[in-house]
Amino acid sequence: MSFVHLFRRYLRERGLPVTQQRESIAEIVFGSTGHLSVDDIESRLRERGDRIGKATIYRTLEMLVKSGLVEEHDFGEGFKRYEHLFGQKPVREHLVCTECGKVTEIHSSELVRVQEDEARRHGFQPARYRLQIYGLCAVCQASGAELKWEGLSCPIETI
Amino acid sequence: MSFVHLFRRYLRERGLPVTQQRESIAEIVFGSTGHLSVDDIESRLRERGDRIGKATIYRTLEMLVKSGLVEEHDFGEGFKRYEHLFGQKPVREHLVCTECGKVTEIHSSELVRVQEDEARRHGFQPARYRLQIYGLCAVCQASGAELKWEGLSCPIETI
DNA sequence: GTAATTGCAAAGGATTTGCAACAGT
DNA sequence: ACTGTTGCAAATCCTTTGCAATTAC
Repeated sequence: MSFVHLFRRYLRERGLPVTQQRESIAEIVFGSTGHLSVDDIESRLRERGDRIGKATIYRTLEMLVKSGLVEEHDFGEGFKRYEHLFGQKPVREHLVCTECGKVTEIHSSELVRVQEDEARRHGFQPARYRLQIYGLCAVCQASGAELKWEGLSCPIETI
Repeated sequence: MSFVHLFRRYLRERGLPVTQQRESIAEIVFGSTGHLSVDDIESRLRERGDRIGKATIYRTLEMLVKSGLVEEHDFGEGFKRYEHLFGQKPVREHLVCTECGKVTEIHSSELVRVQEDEARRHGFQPARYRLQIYGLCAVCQASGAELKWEGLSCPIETI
């Protein structure tokens, strides 16, 4: 798990202790592929036999995010989710189903290019991207679900 | 302010009372261009002489979002921001400066097209988009600020 | 009149912080 | 030894909820 090693290096470079808790948390985060909540991380630590306080998990995640090795997400659930960037591009594209809440991660090099062009056109130096597309996943379309525009049909078109 | 009228219509269509509070809140939201927090809305109401409880503001914003006339944003500040969609496309593209926190809204029809193609390629029916590009704005670049990768240069490139 | 809303205060949930005991260098 | 971390509990922040009084229809 080369990413745990990078985190260790990050800590040593600024003279911060490499504690057992930090290693355990890093192993869970870098060893998982999905979008982890703090509760997810806590229960996976429990399963392994580690018993680490929530405050420590929050504090370690803050460092992981600052290190640039982990990214914080907010899908509007009322809490944050975390995901390591192991072997990933600094672009995150998500399809969020407004019916079942499923999140699908996609990648498109064309989108990367267009986004970069657009940022630079505004004199902006881009570093990371985050794209969320809200709508209906294939499964929910098939089961006859409708887009959650409770409004007057789609008001945006009518203005 | 034709949008307040649309909200009124939305309420009437489902037999909900059009109260003074709801009208005041709608006037503030549709009369502002930026990304408003609940506190922003509360203080603007105060300035006007309206004294409306926070609970009512939250409840009204929930309806405005459900109506599709207003969109909820989360820029990771720990609270939500709201923005009306008056005359806007269902695409929101933001340049977020990691140095000064400034948020610039941009529009690109090419991005719209590419995003739609990408969603449909995954069998997804897109409704709304949200794109955030994090980086340095022109002003912060000029003043010599550096990208907030506290990590080992940019770790993402190095993997 | 009836049904829904308001506003306050209390509750709720996620995150943070203070501090004494403890672990890493 | 010294500095920084841990873990608990309390505190904090945003948001939601319960309920009696009030308002829209």
